[in-house]
Amino acid sequence: MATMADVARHADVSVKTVSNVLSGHPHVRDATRDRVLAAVAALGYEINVTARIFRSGRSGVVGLAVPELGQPYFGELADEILSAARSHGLQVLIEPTGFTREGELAALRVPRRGLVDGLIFSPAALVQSDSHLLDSLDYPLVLLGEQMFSPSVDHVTMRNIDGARAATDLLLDAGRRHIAVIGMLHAETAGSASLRYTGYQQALEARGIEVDTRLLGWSDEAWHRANGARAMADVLDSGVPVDGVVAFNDALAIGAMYELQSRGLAIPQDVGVVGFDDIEDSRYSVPTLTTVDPGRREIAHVAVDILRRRMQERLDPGATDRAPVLYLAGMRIVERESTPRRTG
Amino acid sequence: MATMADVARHADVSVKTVSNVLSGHPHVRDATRDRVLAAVAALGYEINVTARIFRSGRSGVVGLAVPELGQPYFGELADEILSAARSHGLQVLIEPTGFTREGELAALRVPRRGLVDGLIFSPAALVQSDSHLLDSLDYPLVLLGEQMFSPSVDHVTMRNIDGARAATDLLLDAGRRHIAVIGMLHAETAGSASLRYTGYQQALEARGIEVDTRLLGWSDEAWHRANGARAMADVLDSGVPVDGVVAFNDALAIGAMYELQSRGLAIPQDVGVVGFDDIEDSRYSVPTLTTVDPGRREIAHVAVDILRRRMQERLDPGATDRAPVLYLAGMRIVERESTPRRTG
DNA sequence: GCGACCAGTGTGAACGCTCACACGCCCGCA
DNA sequence: TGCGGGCGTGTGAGCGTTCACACTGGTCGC
Repeated sequence: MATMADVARHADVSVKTVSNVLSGHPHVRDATRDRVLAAVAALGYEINVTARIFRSGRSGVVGLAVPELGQPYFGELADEILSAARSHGLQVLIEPTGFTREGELAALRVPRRGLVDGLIFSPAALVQSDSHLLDSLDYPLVLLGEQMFSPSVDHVTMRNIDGARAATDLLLDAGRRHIAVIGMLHAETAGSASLRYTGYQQALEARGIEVDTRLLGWSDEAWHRANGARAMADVLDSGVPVDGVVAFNDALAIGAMYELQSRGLAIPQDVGVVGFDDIEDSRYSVPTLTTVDPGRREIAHVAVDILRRRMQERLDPGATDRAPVLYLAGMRIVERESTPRRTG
Repeated sequence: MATMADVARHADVSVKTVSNVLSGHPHVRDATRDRVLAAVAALGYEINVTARIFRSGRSGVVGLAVPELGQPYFGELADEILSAARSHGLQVLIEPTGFTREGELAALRVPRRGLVDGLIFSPAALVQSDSHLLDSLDYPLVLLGEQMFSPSVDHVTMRNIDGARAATDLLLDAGRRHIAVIGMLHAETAGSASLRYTGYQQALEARGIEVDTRLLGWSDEAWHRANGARAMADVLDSGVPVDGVVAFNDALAIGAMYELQSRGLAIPQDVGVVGFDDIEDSRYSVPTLTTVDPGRREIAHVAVDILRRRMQERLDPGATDRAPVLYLAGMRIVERESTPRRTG
């Protein structure tokens, strides 16, 4: 297989010039560039990526550690990150952590001296007290998700409180006053469930409405459709009137909608339903689901951008490291059929 | 940062010996190995992966080209492949092709001289006439999915015909005689839709039952829930009696179930429903969905194994390339609540 | 007791590229 | 005319590892 030296010989230039042309060095005469490219084409030369990585110390590969791709939210997030990365010529190595602590620790180890320039990490099993693990890492790292770890690490997160509050407000604006919550967790203290619940609380409080605990639908960590149906059933069975539902994710919402409809309740006429995440499913449910778009696309793009900037910083020695970023993606309600039009 | 030479000096051996120890070469005396490992620990040495890749020509990374991770089937497939690869110490670089021809062609180009040792490729946009593109590739390639391309390439596929036939038989065995099909495609000729339809046909034929075209529910390529509901509605609106449904994937089945239930039909008492793919959703739908498990897990593991074998073959020059493999994964019906018990 | 053989280790040469540096050349300005 | 500076290109030195091969010393068979 042809090497750079072969191309250089063929184009009658030095190896360095070939390298310059191929890595986009600006100061190459057009005629020279053309000669080199012609030689490349003639020999069917393709650059040896591994040699370039080895010598330059940069692989152009970033790691992505997420719990599980089978979950639509993470699958779609991965798609976004892959496309953002690709638009900058970066490849992505995905490391599923399986919701386990060991998996997440392993993902943190991978990049060391490896073929990965940086890591985008969506933690699910690490807890606050693991913060220190993130401080001593010698590679660029961007954290995704709602939990705040070490303040010395860049975070790109979503507006959980605002999102849940907006979802609740949407129903309140339409005159709904008996709004159930689907997806309450017993165990968690700082994750998305409690933050989203806080948003719900704030919305009610702002209107002087008391939280009715009978409206709280509990689930376990697996926010699946069946749990949504079950929690919805529990709430309805308590006899409390319900005219709205805020579900902590879309799968729960779809399950809740099933339960409501199987009891003859009309959506949105009798009960309005709002989900969270804006996964593809919510566009295809019946009725289609109003949901909170947490800015997944934005999160992906910003995370990749921040990571790129950090990767850049470690290259030019002049650049002083900027302070850690805490970026909150723009949240947005996507109104579909499952909620009534606002009445003001 | 420490290099192998530092370790060698510290352990008082040659660089080669350190290399031997670190790459698991068997002929190293225990005492020597211990000394080397002690030196490694003392210096906090970690091997430079990129140098190793460069020199050895192997990266330990395999590519995975799938249309889209956001689709549960592919997300779950990717999880399986990642875990299979990881159990052999391989990393996976995912290349989403976005259901486009260009995306798929790009994915085929990536591994050339790159940091990927081989490719697992699930084509969705390439057609039969693109076969020749796959013949001239100079890296190990395993194709996934139902379509047969070049006979010179390894394929790991699912039993589409058998699966659909078994799904249909399940309903026939329970005495159902008016079985609708959800997911018929106008455009396609050799893909999973037509193969699955063939299975349906065969099952009816074996019992001497004519296909009633009013029972065929048409969709576009996007096998989403809403299309399932729509196709189901079309069939029901035609006035034909229906006591069973074979849907070409689980999302379609869930949509169909919604439509049936909203018309007051009980599942499985009035209508039995079978899906295809066994995605996580089918375990959480209401009722839970009987479906065809196409052997996704097996497909993933076998694909990785075949790829590893091919990667091995190109290393030891002695090995003659084995003939291309066509592997059909074991298909299996997963009976859940949406189908009646067989009456024999 | 001699050579064949093999485990165990060392030597030196790549692998193909990028990087720091050097050098010539041309342009513009004094 | 002289000179500085930047553009365009070349030179040579590695980057850290693995690989082919060479070597040593002991074991085994006859």
